[in-house]
Amino acid sequence: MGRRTPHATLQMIADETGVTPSTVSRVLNSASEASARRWASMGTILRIRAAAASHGYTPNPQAVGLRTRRSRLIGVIVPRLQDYVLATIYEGIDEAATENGFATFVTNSLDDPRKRAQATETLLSRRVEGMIFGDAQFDGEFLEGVAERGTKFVLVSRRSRDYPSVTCDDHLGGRLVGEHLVSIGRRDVAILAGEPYAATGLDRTQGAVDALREAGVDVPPHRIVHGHFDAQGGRAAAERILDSHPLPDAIFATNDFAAIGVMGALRDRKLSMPDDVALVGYNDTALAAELPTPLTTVRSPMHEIGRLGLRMLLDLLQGDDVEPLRLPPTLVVRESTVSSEASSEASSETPSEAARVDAVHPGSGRT
Amino acid sequence: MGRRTPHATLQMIADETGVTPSTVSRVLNSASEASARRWASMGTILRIRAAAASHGYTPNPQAVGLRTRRSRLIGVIVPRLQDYVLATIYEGIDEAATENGFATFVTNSLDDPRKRAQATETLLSRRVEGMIFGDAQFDGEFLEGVAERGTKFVLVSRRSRDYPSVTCDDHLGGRLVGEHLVSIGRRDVAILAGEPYAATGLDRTQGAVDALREAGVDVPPHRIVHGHFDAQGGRAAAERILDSHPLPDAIFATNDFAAIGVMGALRDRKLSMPDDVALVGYNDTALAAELPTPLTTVRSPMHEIGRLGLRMLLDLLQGDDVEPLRLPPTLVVRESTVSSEASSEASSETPSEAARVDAVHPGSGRT
DNA sequence: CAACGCTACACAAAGGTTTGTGTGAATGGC
DNA sequence: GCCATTCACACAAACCTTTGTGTAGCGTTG
Repeated sequence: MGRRTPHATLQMIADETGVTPSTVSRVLNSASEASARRWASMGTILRIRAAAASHGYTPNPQAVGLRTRRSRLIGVIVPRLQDYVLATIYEGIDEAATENGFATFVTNSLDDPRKRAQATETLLSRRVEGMIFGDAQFDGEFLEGVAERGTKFVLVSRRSRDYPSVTCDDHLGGRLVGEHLVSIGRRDVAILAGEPYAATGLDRTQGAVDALREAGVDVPPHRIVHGHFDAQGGRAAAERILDSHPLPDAIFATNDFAAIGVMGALRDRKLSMPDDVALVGYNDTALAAELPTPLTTVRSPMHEIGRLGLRMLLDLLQGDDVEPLRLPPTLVVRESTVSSEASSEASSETPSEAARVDAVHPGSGRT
Repeated sequence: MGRRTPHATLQMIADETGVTPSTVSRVLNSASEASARRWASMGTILRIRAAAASHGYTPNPQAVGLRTRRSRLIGVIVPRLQDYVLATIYEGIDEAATENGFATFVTNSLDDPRKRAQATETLLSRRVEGMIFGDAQFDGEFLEGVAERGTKFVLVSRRSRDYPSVTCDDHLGGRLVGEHLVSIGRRDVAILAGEPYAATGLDRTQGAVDALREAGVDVPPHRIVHGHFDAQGGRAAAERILDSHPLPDAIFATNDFAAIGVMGALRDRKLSMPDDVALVGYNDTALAAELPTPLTTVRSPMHEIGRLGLRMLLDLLQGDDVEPLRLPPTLVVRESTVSSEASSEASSETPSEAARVDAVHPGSGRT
């Protein structure tokens, strides 16, 4: 209990129980009592366990790693942890890693190729067993190099080529938005497509465009503008759109934070929501439901993406083959597209939120 | 270059250059050429370096750790990485750690004592050299146990007792808010004080109360309400406040996200900002300036807190004594307290933001 | 020219595990 | 009462570094 010695070792426990470190190791590493009996008598087992417990023994991971050549370490690179979406995905990764006896290192790349490469080197030099990238560029060649070196990795959030990845089905998410906008009678939709190198924004945009086209609504190129996935980027992009005329009657910001920026731009111009312009975000961030005007958005399973990403990497490390995974999103309708009075049919999502329109439209099942 | 063998070792380089691993080690570990000459001839040095470079040699950290008994690993525990503030602080920590050749493990505790204890054990079993806690409970006894075991640690964001910590001077931050509210004529201030166990919210609240009292404005206990530091918590707390009458003419939410929740509650009740109620947040989150109504808030040096927290831990590990550090905050005035027309005197913060009132009032220097 | 001091290395141990193999003693079969 | 198992361990090597100490060969000095 009240130990202040650095750490107990097998040798210490061996001395104390009168056996050799190897026996201690085998006993302590046996999952069941039955399997431990292969290596020691019942009495010895009990004594070893008692001694280990009293010292709070925990194997030295560096020694274990040296011997077994496994570090139980995973490297994670994200564009930026400040970003709620990536932070949530990382939480899922870390949670699953801990459950499986792994630990993770996480760093920002800021979507900068140099930083990304540098961080990868640093992590590899730390002997991580595999990598998770949350910052894949849609058409970048960086990952090719990583793969060639034999490093196992999976992508989360953004997909790229056919590399193993866990993402939201962003194309479907975009479709849901397109269908919703059509259903509320919008015919002139502008889209904030996010960074041009991120599959997330590109797929969401394409999904919306496809759904709108099927409904006879065309989205001309000048209605699609790129920008950063944050409030400032959203505001800037929205200002470019709102300076054109005629004004669109709907804006799909492919990210909730960008949508918040759009709200600011709308207010500056005294445009009302949803009457003048309907606004849709993406990700159903914790903020979306609590904004002054609650935001219609697409819920993506961020936490689950992280968890499954780690599981997929573990499968990969084990030698299994894996298939890219796309999890279905859900549309969450709120007042930024349907004003509370107008929507009598919308069922409330949870009893506690009965005051607001919060209707969930599940993905239609297709992928 | 095109290697796919796991990793080069000293032995491989030694074989290749015809010396022993020990010589390779000494040469490679010598910072300067001059000091390397202590161990080998110039020719040997060059051959060793060339071989190491061609193999992309990087020392095995587990072997190094085993031998030197230093892991160059730091454990970080935060309430929740999803929280923008803690994510930003962690970015600072990780940045400084990388610069100093350390790597960090970070986990959420969700402010749950059991998770905190568990996470600490896990990190210690990973042989971290020190810990950084971002989730200290103001009057908790958990840290006492950690200190007794001889584990070095520093606190960030929240302080507790006299443990080494790097925080924002939250009391001063609260004062700035109190003084500002008085200066715009508000006399009935409600405060969302956040979690009752977090020094951050407590200090901010106390600072505001002190400044207001000095100006002759009393803040009665029922005007101070606790709740979670997020939008939902802010909305809930605001609703409690706004159900009372008379209504306050100002609300100080000790966190920007809570302030966003307050905005929703205000809108629900058709209350205007800043006319009916002036609203102030805390932290100057990236969102604050971009909200439909830009938020007056207190800028805290989150990134710097992280960086300095890590440096302080390094000092501690080196055996130095350290003093708790409180970094000064700055008030940022925006339209949630001063409408754009009303403020002709307010100077704009940056040229690019000239459209909005963005006046910065530096901390008055006192601590 | 003997003694000495460098130079440029080599040797060996240690750090804590895991794991393949070896072994004396007790047990069982006949 | 003898041989073959089985039990309950011990022994030793290997994983990769770092670091204290040893040493052969050479040049210098007086």
